[in-house]
Amino acid sequence: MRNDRPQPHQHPVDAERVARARERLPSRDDAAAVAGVLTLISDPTRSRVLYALDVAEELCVGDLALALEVNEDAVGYALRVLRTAGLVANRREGRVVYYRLAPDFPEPLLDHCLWRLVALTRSPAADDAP
Amino acid sequence: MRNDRPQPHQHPVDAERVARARERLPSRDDAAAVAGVLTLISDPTRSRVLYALDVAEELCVGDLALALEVNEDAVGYALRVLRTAGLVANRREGRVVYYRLAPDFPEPLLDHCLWRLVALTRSPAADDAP
DNA sequence: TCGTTGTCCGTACGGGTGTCCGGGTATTCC
DNA sequence: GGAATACCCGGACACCCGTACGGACAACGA
Repeated sequence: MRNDRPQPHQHPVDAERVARARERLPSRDDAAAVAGVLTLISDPTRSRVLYALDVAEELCVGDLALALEVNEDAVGYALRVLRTAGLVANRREGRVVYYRLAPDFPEPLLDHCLWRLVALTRSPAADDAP
Repeated sequence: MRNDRPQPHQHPVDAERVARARERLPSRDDAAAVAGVLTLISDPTRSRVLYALDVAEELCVGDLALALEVNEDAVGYALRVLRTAGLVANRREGRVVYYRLAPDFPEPLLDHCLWRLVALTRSPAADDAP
């Protein structure tokens, strides 16, 4: 951190509002944790993997790539990230590896942040929807 | 797209599940739109700006930096991004610029994706709050 | 009028992220 | 056993994103 620049705005313009915000504001750590979770699903491939697993219950990597119509490498990378974060679980049967949502997957994340948002971005915000 | 590699997995292992996933899956464009919105709030500074504006109703840039205890540049950049996306609105009074959530701000985004998530990540099953 | 304050803008830089590509491993069929 | 399949891994590359910094502008107070 540099101190060359003087601390700006020494006197709050509205001290009361600042105090209220400060007191009810999530800490930087909490915000970082939330941001981390959101970053995980802020990717078309990863979110669609979660959508697909939510719909199909269980899929292997190849079928997942087929369903999403994307490269298998992309699916592999997305699954690695999601698996590292503990959001998906895998089961091996012979030479095929099946993936599903983790048993303790936070459902609010899927319901509120994905399914609801896809409906939200489609219609009300005056988006050009065919 | 390259075709050097042979198309893997020509025959689905479980055609029915693939078909079901394919049919109920958001399109790549929809997923990209959702990812875009989520990316906007997948940043500690930006999300805390939204939290603060939700709590305090209206704040100027300097007070915002004071409340979040971050550099003023960071707040400025966050506000620029949020403003470009149309998530916040500003009002100029003299030389002070006040920011607030945009009139048509999608409340589900804030309620479901931010406030609820911060409670979720803090303690898996505890709600202490608003 | 002149200096100061609050905010915006453009640019350059460091770091993180996704994709491409090679090779590697385990399992099944002949 | 040997070949083929389905998947995993790790490095290399380009790209985007957030930050820092300097300058610019408008608005107040003297």
